[in-house]
Amino acid sequence: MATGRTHRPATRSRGIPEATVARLPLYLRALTALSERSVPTVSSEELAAAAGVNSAKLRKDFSYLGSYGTRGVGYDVEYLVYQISRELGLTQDWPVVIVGIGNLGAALANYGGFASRGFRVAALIDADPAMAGKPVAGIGVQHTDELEHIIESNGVSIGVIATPAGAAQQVCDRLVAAGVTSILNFAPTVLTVPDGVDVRKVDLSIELQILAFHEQRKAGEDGGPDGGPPSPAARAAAAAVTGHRKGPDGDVPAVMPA
Amino acid sequence: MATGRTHRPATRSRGIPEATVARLPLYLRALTALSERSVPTVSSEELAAAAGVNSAKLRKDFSYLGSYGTRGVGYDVEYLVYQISRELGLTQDWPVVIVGIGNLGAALANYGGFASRGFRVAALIDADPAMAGKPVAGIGVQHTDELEHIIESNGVSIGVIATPAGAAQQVCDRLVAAGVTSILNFAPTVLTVPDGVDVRKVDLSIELQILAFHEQRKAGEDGGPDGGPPSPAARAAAAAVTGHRKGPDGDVPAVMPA
DNA sequence: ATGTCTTTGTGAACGCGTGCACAAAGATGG
DNA sequence: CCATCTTTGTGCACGCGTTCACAAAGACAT
Repeated sequence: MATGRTHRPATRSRGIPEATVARLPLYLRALTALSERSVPTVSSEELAAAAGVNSAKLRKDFSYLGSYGTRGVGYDVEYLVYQISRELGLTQDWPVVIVGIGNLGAALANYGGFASRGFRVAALIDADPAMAGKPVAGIGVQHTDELEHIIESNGVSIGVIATPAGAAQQVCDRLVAAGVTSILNFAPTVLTVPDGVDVRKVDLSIELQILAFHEQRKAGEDGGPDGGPPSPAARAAAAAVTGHRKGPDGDVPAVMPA
Repeated sequence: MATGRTHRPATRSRGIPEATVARLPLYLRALTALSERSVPTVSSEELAAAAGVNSAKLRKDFSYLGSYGTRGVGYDVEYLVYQISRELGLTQDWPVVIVGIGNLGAALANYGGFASRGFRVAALIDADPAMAGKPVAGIGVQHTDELEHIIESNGVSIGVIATPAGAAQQVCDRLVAAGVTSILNFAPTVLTVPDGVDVRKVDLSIELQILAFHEQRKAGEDGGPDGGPPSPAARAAAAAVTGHRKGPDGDVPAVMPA
């Protein structure tokens, strides 16, 4: 999981647990696939398998939305697609701005899944004047100076930050001040936001490190230095390690300076 | 969160809770920043603030690693950087392959944070023969035919999938068969893997949908159709909604066909 | 050496999320 | 109309994760 909710003690919005909300998009995707294959109904067992979850969990998740199933039959695919879409707020259009059009920002702008679910890229914003006007994914890049104007005139409430880490907080502050209340952060930094603003982060580096941890475990303890209590001598080695790391990249660049 | 662990009932590896493991990279980043500013020690309160977590949680997290702090003083920054790095397995080099060099794959290949933490891009792999040999981020793209050979000869155990959704499972199977035991999946699909293989997924679309849910809630119930029990009439509208969606993009393309 | 002050490490309580297991509900066939 | 069979919806128990609150530990000054 690359993600992770940020802040906010797992508030239960309208009785729907946060964990359930996080799974709804998964169900929706599986249901959409079924819908395209013109499958009329699906059982909790089948749908759960398609979404990669436990069937009991799925049923409980759906129970928070209401009783949309028919016992002995299953769930009406089309109907469920509509209900989940509505619950997630996907029946309306969400204008989104992407700030920081480097490699990653450009990739996001080209992302097909963006438009497919009610999300519309309203603008691409970058701090580099040389980028201004350049078309990326068919949309002209605009300069950061325009940020507030763009947000307000388009009624944007969701912002995507794909800038280098150093610029992220500053961009975040401007987005929030301009009226953005939901932020998807790709920069490797902890963003500080006022109450009422949601931040979700996607951090490639963190995901890899988590995988590395499990990978190391799988490889067995044999390769490691010592499995017991850490030797005091290790303290000396510490300086050397970080000394090496003090090189040019200190976690700073997200993907490419915008 | 883009993230999300997949499968596996939160196994507690070596007594370290999964939730703690997921936060270690966060602490490590904050500590590295402190290290670069030559800060010798840090209190749990300060570090927690920098990492965006509760100080009690941080202390408990560290307690799983051992007693590395000094009461009345705090934690030795360099020492802690070393300990966490070691715990996460970052003191060794992890060769990684990226499969699917579209927009996203290229962005990942250029990602600076990759190399900075012991991860080394061993190879870029793409199914498009026209891509073969083309340098991306200074590395020549190799054809999918070479996949097994690359994995085995480089001892790769971590693979990154950035292909379209349709190709993901197939690529995954080949990676696993070749010896990869940890996968970071960017394709919007549920991957099925044998036991012993870890999968973490990063799904932009899901993150946005979660944000949209909260955004809708913040906007208030007033804008919605009806807050009460769903009208049976809605069932009729359902067909129309999914009918529209049945267009060209059905969630399929990740970022760009490789 | 002794007292004070800071900060860690952790026992305990609480709440959320998960999974089991089953009763209720409805479809289906005779 | 009744019996049977399938599948939902959920009460309940359990375990993980979070947070509080405080005792233990060490630094530091006198």
